[in-house]
Amino acid sequence: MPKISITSYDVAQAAGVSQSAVSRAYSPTASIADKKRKHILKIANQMGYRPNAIARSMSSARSDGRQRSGIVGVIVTRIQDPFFANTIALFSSLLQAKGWHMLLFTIDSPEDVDDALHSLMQFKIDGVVILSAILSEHMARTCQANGTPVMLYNRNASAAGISSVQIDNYAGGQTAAEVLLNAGHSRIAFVGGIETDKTTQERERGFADRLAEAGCPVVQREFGDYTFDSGREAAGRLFSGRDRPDAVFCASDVMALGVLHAAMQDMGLRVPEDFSLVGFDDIPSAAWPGHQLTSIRQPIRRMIREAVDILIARMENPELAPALVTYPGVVIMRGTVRMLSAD
Amino acid sequence: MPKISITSYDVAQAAGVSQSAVSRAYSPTASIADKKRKHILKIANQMGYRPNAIARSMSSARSDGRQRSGIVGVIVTRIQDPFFANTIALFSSLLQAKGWHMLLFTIDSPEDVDDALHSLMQFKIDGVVILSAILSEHMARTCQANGTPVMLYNRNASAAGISSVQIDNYAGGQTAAEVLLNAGHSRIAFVGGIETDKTTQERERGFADRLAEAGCPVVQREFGDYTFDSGREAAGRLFSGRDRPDAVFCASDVMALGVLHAAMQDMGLRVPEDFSLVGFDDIPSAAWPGHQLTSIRQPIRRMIREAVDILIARMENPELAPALVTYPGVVIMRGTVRMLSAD
DNA sequence: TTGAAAGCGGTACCAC
DNA sequence: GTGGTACCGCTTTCAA
Repeated sequence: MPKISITSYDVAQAAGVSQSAVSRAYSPTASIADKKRKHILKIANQMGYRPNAIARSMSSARSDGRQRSGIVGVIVTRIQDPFFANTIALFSSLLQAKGWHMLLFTIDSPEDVDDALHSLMQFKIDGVVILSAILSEHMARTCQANGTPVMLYNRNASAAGISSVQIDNYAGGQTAAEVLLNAGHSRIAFVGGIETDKTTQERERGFADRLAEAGCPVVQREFGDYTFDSGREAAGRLFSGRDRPDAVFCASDVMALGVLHAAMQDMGLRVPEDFSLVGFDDIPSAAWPGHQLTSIRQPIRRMIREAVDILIARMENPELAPALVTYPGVVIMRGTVRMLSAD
Repeated sequence: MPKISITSYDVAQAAGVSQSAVSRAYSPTASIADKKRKHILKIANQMGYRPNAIARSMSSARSDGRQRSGIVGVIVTRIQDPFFANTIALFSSLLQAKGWHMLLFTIDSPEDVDDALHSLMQFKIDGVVILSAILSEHMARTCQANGTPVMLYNRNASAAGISSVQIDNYAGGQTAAEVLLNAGHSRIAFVGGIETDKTTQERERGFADRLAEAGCPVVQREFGDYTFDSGREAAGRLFSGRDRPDAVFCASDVMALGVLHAAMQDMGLRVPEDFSLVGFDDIPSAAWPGHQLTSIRQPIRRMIREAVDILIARMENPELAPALVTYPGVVIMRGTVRMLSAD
C-alpha cells in the first residue's frame, strides 16, 4: 500500500508544535506568531502537506448550518453546442480566478435539472449556476431554505430568491425584424430551435410582433434543435417551395450557418442576393470571411462576469437579495443582409 | 437564519432508529433488515434527506489512507478551442454516466498543471484527467505515492505509473503527406500550432519524414497557435510570395479552416484548384458543405470512452497497471484535395 | 440484525 | 499567542 497522505498532525509533530498551530498557520486571520507560522509553513511545504479541503469544509460546518466547500456547481444542457462550451469555458476561468472550484454536471434534458441539483447538493456546494434551464418551484425553495444561491444564466428567474442574467430575447427578435425590414424585405421567415424552448419562443415573439407592426407577418416558420444540421434541413424546407422567402431570421448562429451553407452549397443560392440572413449569438465563426453572418450579439464576456460577480457576492453574503439582470443584444452588421442602394 | 440541512441523525430520530441504521440503509452491502431499510428510506425521502457526500468521503477514509470522494479532476488547457470544449463535454457525460463527478480546472499554460493538480488534490479526488499537457516527474511520483491514477489524454505518458490515450500524431502526419503526394503535389507547405508543442512537432515530423522519403521536402513552414485567426494569418504568409505552395497540411482543422476562408475570401483562391488542403482532427465544421475539408480524423468518442474506462478501472482497483493506448487517425477524404483525373 | 462508539482531518472555542 | 478539546456528518468496527 502506498504511503498515505500527510495530515496536519504529521506536520505538527515534525514541527514540534500542536496540531491547532498548524491549522492556524493556514488561516490568515488566526492569531499566531509570525515566526511560528513561517516555521510551520516551511516544514509543511517540505513535507508536501496540503490541507484537506474535504475535512476543512466538514469541520467548518458552522452553527448556521452552512458548510463552505469552495465549490460551485454548474449544470448545463447542450454542452456540445459550441456556444455553450464557450460559456462554460468562461465560467470556469472566472470562477477559478476568484478562488472557486467548479463541479460540472451535464444533463440531456432540461427536466433533469432537479435531479442534477440534488446530486450536486450532496457535495454541499456553495452555489450553483444553471445554464439554459429552469428549476422547479420546489427545488428553488429547497435551495433558498438551505441558503444555496442560484444563478440562472440565460433564463428568467421564475421563482423567488433566484438570480438571473440573460439576454433580452424579445428585444433581440425585434431588432432582427427591424434589420430585415429596413433592408426592404417582405417575405420573411423564421427558423427556431426547439419550439417549446423559452428562448426560441421569446425571440420569435419579438420578431413576429415587430413584423406584424409593420404589416409584414412571418411567411414561414421552421424549427430545428439548435444544431447545424437542423439549420441545414430547415433550409431545405424553406427554399424548396415556389414562393421562397427573401429573408430569414434564425434563433441561433449555429442554425443560421446551417442555413447559409445549405443554401449556398446544396442549393446554389447567393446571400444576400437571393435572400438575407440574420442569426443570433454572434459566435466566433459568424465572423469568418466566408460567412460574414449578420447577427444579434450577446455580450457574453460581460454577462458571464456579471453572473459570476452576483453569485459570488451572494455566496459570501447570503443576506444579499438576488439580482435580475437583462442585457440588450446588439446587432452586428455583416454581409448576409442586403443593402438598399438608395434610401 | 435558514433551516440547516437534514442529517442522518434527524432521520434516525424521526424513524425511531439509530443513526447507524440510517447509514446502513444507504449502503447496499450493509446488513440491515429489508423492512427496516424501506421504512428508513421512506421517511428520509419525505424529509428530503440526502447523505452528505463530503462527510461520507471524510469518514470513509480507510486504513489504506485513501478517501473516496467520487470526484474526478479534469485539467484542461485551451478550453475555448472547440475541439477541446467538445472533448470536455464527452468526458463529462461519460464520467457522469458511470456515477462520477467532475471537478473542472482550467489552466492558461501547460506549465500550470502541477499547481492545478495540487489544488485539485486538496479535494481528495479519486483520479485525474489531464488534457494536452504533461505533469512533472515530481508530481507524477506524488500521484503514484498517494494512489491517484492519472490519465494523460492527448499526450505521451512521460512518467511511470501514468496512463495515456492519444492519437498517433506521427502516423497522422505521414498519412497527410501521402494524401498530398498521391494527389501529385510537389510544392507542399506545413502549418503548425505552437512550435514548441509536442503535438505539432510530431505531426510535422511524420509529415516531413514521409515527404522527404518521396524526395519532396516541405517548401514552407508556418506556425500559429491553433486558432482560426492564426490560420488565417498563416495563409497570408503562405500565398503572398511568388512561388506559392500547391498544397498545405495544417496541424489542426481550426487552423485549416482559417487558411481555407482566408484563401477563398480574402485572396480569391480556389480549393482544390489552386491548392489542396488537409487538416487534422475532423471537427464537425470540417464537414460543412461550404468547407468539405479533407482531414485526419481522431476517433474521439472511442478514445474518450477508453480513457474513461481505463481511469475508472484504476480508481476502483489501484493495483491495476497503467495503460498506454495509441489510436491511429483515419483520413477522411472530402473536397479540399484535388483528384488526379487519370492514374 | 442492531445500537454504541471510535474515528476521518480539520476548525474554532476554551482556558491558560 | 498557545495547546487542549469538542465537534462537523458520516462509515465502520465492536458487542450485544
